[in-house]
Amino acid sequence: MTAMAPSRTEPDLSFLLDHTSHVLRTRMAAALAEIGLTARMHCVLVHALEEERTQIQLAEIGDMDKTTMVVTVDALEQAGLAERRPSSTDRRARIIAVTEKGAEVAARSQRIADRVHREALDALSAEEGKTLVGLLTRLTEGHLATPVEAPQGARRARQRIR
Amino acid sequence: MTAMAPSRTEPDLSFLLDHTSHVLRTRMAAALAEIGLTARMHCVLVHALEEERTQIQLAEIGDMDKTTMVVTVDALEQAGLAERRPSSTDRRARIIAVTEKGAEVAARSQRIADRVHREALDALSAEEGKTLVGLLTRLTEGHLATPVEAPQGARRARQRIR
DNA sequence: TATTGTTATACTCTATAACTATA
DNA sequence: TATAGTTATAGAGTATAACAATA
Repeated sequence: MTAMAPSRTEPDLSFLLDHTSHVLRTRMAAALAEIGLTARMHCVLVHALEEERTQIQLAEIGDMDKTTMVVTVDALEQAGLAERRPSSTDRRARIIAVTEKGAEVAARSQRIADRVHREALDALSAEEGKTLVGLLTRLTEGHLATPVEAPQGARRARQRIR
Repeated sequence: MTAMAPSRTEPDLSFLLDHTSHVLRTRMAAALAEIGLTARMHCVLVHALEEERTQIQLAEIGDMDKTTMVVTVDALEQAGLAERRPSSTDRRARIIAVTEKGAEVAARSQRIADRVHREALDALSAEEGKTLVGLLTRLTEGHLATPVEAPQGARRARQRIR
């Protein structure tokens, strides 16, 4: 399932946001997959290029769990797009260094992402697109700033073994 | 993880839609949980009230799989909010009949949903809210109308047993 | 003691397959 | 043959726990 369908009476905000975000996500995934990237790999690549960052820092930027970060960096390393390098200041931490090939791929993936976003907005004029982005940005500064704790589906701590 | 965080340079459409839809979803879930409903139960209840509908019809409206529908109706029945009744025209099908209690709960849950949507838009003026809904609606009629097939994550058909 | 990164794994969600009964 | 509903379960995604190395 993707999202709640609109009531016959009113297309509601829940449906609109769920639907548009889900479809955009699938389109982004499909477009990036053509060059062998996931959205997470793209995200990490781009932010690792900006400056020297550790896995934890990149995980925070991408809002990923650190364990999810591990598999993402594994994938980037296996594809030859990035490398783990010891931090010179903290021997626990690993700097994610983007390779030359990784930098090229990041440039391509950024163009792909920009294109997907342009296409998503193709039903709107340039001005309307800016209006939409502006209004959504203000939503993220209001009641929709932070998620509320999950009510029932919250995963309970695992039974402690020994 | 919830969604890709914004690049420092530009808050992009992917982040904005993912973030707002995710936060709204958690808020809706939390609000409906206070009266013991999930978003799916609310959706089924409301549409079953409108007219006589079978599980399959309600599943289509809510964009759920029919197996997901089964557990949703189970929950509604156990809560005494709806009942399965044989269709008079198709003995395979079940009409989902909302009980008196179910109708009361549906009225409350609809007020809750409306309130959550109002609160979500509280950072905007009434006019801006309408503009946002209008622009999102037009997005769903453009390139963001239908999801594209999942590229790699597509679930493969299960190994056939015997 | 707290934190980075790692492995292993358990939990949730949801779709797939197979089935029964009808059409 | 195809469809409505059901059960059981596989697969994907992701968070939790525990751990080693280091702060």
